[in-house]
Amino acid sequence: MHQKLRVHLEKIVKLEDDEFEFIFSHFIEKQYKKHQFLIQEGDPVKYHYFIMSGLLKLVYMDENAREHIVSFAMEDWWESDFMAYYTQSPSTMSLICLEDTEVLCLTLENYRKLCDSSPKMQRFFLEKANFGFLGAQRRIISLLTSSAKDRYEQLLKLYPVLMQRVPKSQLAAYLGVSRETLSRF
Amino acid sequence: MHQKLRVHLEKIVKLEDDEFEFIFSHFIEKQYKKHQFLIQEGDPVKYHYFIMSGLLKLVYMDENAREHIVSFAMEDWWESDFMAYYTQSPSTMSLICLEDTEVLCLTLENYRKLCDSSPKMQRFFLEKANFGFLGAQRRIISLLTSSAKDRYEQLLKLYPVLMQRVPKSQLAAYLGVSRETLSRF
DNA sequence: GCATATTCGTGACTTACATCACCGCCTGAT
DNA sequence: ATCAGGCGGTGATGTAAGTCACGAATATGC
Repeated sequence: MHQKLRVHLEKIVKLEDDEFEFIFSHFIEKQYKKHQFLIQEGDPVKYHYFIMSGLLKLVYMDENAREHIVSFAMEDWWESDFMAYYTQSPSTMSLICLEDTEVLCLTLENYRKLCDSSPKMQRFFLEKANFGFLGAQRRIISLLTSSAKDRYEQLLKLYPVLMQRVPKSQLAAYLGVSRETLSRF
Repeated sequence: MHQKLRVHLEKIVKLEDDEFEFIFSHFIEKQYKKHQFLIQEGDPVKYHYFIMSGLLKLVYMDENAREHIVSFAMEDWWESDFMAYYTQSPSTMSLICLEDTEVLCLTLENYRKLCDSSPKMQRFFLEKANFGFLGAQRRIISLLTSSAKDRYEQLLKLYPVLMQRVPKSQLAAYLGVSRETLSRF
């Protein structure tokens, strides 16, 4: 079961058995059922999550109680309300299960400990942060340059698997169009 | 002159004189005039830039030759086509002066050297990457939830100074609306 | 196995924004 | 002093997408 995390880390940094055991000891394991909340808007955010199995959505509610999906997260992804986590402020988003999900949880304290005690992990998190930024920038460009229909088609090409696991109403909330418009594409 | 970078770094990590001299030796200094290109779309990207003075725009051109502004960058900011820089692939964006600009340039090789030889710098870059990601995520939420008018008003509140230095046509290209619509707000 | 959500599609109407065309006002180069 | 180019405003019109309303098909809990 540990293997998932190890394989994931080793895509970026090679580890000895004892190094990995040390790293792994900083995480705790949790399970959630579909519809459960890992993060509830307004509450403090205890953990950064590594997802071993399942599927989550990170959701932002606007003043009109309309739900916007900031990102989906599935196996092998990291997810949290990172702003709230990193600055230890109340969350502005919710993290919700779309399927039953197993995660490894990392407190900010342990995140810091890992960075300080393991250059490899700091390196790993730097790499992750950089690619996270690049992904977000790609999405901004997509939102600026493409019509809703084009964005939908880009998404289908980029994550065909995901599209089959997620109801279209949820895709619409991710793309920033209404459910009705999406169903007319 | 070096002081700008030092003050900037010390907001996150404290440095001794000799540490800073070592770090500073990895940069080279350049000056550009208004309208000049620091990065030309399609070319390789040599540097990550720390901006000491002036103002830049990072621009993406779509298939219809319409210009979209991915970000503005002014004093004390870092900017580049980070994707192209980090993966050493041809740039998909251009970086262009809106004002005369002085920068410090960091090659990827020196970026890696700094990360490897100075835990403080790796720490600094991790912090920067995290906050860069958060900023991008905020912008995605803004694009998903707000009308063009609201986004314009958010922008005025968030960067009032910047708004006075940038022509409205450029603001429109940043917000993702037409120049005409913006002028009707 | 039935009742109740959830999901998806579609028609009719409204609205925000794009587009095109044209205007006057600066500013800076010659 | 003049003239070109950048900048910003505005009217008329087109269009993509939102909104509201309804119905059918599928999934889910008791």
